[in-house]
Amino acid sequence: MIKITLPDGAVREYPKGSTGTQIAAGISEGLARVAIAIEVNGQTQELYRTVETDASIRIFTWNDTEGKNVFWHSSAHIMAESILEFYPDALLTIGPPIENGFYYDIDFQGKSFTQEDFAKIEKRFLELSKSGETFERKDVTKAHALEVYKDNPYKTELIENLEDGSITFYYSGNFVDLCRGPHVPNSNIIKAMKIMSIAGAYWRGNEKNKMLTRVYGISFPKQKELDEHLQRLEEAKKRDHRKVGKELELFTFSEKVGMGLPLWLPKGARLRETLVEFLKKVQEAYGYQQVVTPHIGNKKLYETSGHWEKYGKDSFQPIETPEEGELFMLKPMNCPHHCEIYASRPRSYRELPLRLAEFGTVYRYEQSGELHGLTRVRGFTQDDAHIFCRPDQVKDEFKKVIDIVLYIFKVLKFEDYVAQISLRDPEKPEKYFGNNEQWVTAENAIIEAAAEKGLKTVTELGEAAFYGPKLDFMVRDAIGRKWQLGTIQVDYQLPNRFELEYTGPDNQPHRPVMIHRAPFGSLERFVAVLIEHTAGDFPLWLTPEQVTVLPLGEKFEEYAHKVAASLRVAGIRAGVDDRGETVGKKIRDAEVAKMPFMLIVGEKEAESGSVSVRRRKEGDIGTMTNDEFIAFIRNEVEKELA
RNA sequence: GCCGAUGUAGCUCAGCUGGCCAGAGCAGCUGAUUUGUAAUCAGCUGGUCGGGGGUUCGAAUCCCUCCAUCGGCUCCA
Repeated sequence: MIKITLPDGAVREYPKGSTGTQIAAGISEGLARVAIAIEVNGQTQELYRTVETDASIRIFTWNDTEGKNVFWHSSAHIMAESILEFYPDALLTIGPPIENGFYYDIDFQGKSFTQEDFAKIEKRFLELSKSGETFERKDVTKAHALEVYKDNPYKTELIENLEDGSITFYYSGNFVDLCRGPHVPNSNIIKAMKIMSIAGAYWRGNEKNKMLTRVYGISFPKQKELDEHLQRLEEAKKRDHRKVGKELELFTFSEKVGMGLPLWLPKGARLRETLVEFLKKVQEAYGYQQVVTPHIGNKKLYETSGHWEKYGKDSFQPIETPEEGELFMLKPMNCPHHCEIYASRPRSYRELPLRLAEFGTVYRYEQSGELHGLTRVRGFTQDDAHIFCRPDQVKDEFKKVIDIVLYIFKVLKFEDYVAQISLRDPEKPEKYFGNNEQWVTAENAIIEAAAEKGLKTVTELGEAAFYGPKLDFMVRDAIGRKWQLGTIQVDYQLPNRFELEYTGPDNQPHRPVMIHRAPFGSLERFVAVLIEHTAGDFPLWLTPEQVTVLPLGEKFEEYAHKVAASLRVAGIRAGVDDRGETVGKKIRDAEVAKMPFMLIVGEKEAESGSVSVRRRKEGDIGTMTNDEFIAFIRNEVEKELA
C-alpha cells in the first residue's frame, strides 16, 4: 500500500500502482467523472498513469487552471489532427494552451489557410473528439524522434534541445505529436470547439525567423459554456474603450495629427482633469510636491540616465537645434528630470523622503503595429512621482504608496486585484545593477510592506527590472479581464548615475534610494481600463457631466439656465439642454449619453424654485428645492469618495 | 517592423459575380411644433466610394502600390 496525501492534508491508502482515476474514484465517484489530470508530487500527469510510491496529489478538473490547460492542450492536438487531414503537407510547430483557449503555430508551406477553412475544421474536430480518442504516451529515443520529424525543421529544432530519454510522443487517433503532455483521459469530454482567429506569429517569437500561421481556438466541456464565452466576448466588444470613447465623445484620433497621438475632447479632458485633481489631492495629503518639467531634454540627460543606451531605439530620434547643433529628445521618461531637481541643491537627510510628483507627458516610439486605442500610444501622461529616501525608509514609503493605490482601487471599485512582487532571478545576479546587500534590503522591504498591508500577492522570480525590484498591481475588471495598473519600483541605478547625495547625521555624503511609482500607470491607459471596467458608466464624482437641466419649453429656459448656473457655482458639472426637442427626446439622449441626473423644470418648478429630479436608469425620484438637490448630489459624491 | 483582414456621408451600415445620376437610418441644417419623464413632423444639405497608379468601352466593385484601422507576433523605461 502507498500513502496518498490530499491537498487538504488528509492521507489515504491505496494499492501500489493505483491509477489517477482509481485514486480519484476513491475520493468520490463524482470527482472521478470530471477529473482531467492528476498532479503527483508537483508533476501533472495523465489519470491512467500509475502511482508507485507515497505521494501528495491533486486532482484537476475543468474548474482548475491546470485542468483547463490540459483540456486545451489536448484540444490543440485534435485541432492539428483535423487541420492535417485537409493540409497534409502542413508542418506543425508548437501548440500550447493559453489563458483563453489554445493555439497551434503551423507552417502551411505556401498554402493559404483562411477563415473559410474554420467551419470544416471545427466540424472535423468535433467528429474526432466525439469518436473518443485517447492520448497514448510513448517514450522515444532522440534518434527515433529526429527520424520521424526529419522533414520538419521546427520539430527537429525542438528535439535537438531536448535530453535523450526525456522525449515523449503522444498518439491519438491517427495523429502523433512530439509532446510533454499531459492529456485528457478521453477526447469525448471536449464537446464544443471554435476556431477564433488566425494570425501571423514568428517561429520562436523572433522576427528574424519565418512567419508561421497561428490558429487560435477554444474548446469547452459543454456547448453552453462556449455560448457563454462568445457572449462575454460580445460584452467586451460593447465595452471596448475605443467604441465607448467615440460614443461618449471622450477622445479621438486624427491621421493628420499622427497615429497613436490621442486628442482629448472636452468631455474626455474633463474626465482626465477630474482624475488628476483627485490624485493630486490624495498625493498632497501624503506629502508629495508637484513639479513641472519640459517636454524635451538634452540627449546628454538620457545618456547620463542610461535610457539612451537602453531605449534609444524606442524613442523618437533627437531633434537638432539649427544654430548650436545640440541634440534634444522628446522626453521618454520623467525620472532624469526629477533627478536633476533633486540635484539642484545640497540635500540633508532631514528633508528625506523627498517626494516629487508630476503628471508628466512622455513620448515613446511604439512600432506602428503596436498601437491600440488609448492603451498603446506614442504620447501619454504618467501620474509619475519619484521618492528619494534613505535605504531604511524604503519599506515605509512602499506602504504609503500601497495605501494610495488601494484607496484608488476602492474608490473606483476595482475589487479584484493581486499584487505581483517581482524579484531578481537568483540564478543570474550578474543581470542586475546594485550590490547584493541593497537588493536583499529592498526585496525584503517590498515583501514585508506587502505582507503588513495584507495584500494578496504572487511572487515572480526574474521579473524585477535590472535596476531594482518592483511591485505591480494587476486588477480584474467587471467582466473578468486582467489589467496591469499601478507600479512601484525601487531604483539603485539612477541615483548612482546622477551621483545624487544627501548629507547624513554623520555629516558624510550618502546615496539616496529612488522609488518610481505610478498608481494609474498612464492616464490614457487608466482611462481606457476605467471605460471598459465601467462600460462608460462612470461614478458620479468622475463623470464628465453630472447634471443636465431640461426646460419644458421655451418659457422655462431662463429658469433652467439659472438652475444650471447655481449648480456650477456649487461645483457641480451641469448644463442645459435647450434644443427645441420634446422632453422625451432629451431624456432619451441624456440616458444614452449616461448622464447621471436630469432635472426637469416647468411651471411648477419655476414657481417654487425647485427641480424635478430624474436619475439615470431609475427614473423620476421626486421634486427637490435647488438647495436640497445640491446637498443631495454632494452627499452622493462624498459617499463615493469615502 | 512582420503576417492576415478591413477601409462607402460626421456615425452605423447596404450596394451580389464590374454597367442607369452611389443608397438607408442616425447626426447636422431649415421650418413647423413648446413639449411633464427613453425617439414630434416635414423638407434640405452632405460622399475625390482611404490616397495614387493600372486593366477595361465602362471600376466602389478586378490588379498593383501607399496610408490608416482591426486581429496577432515582438517589445514595453
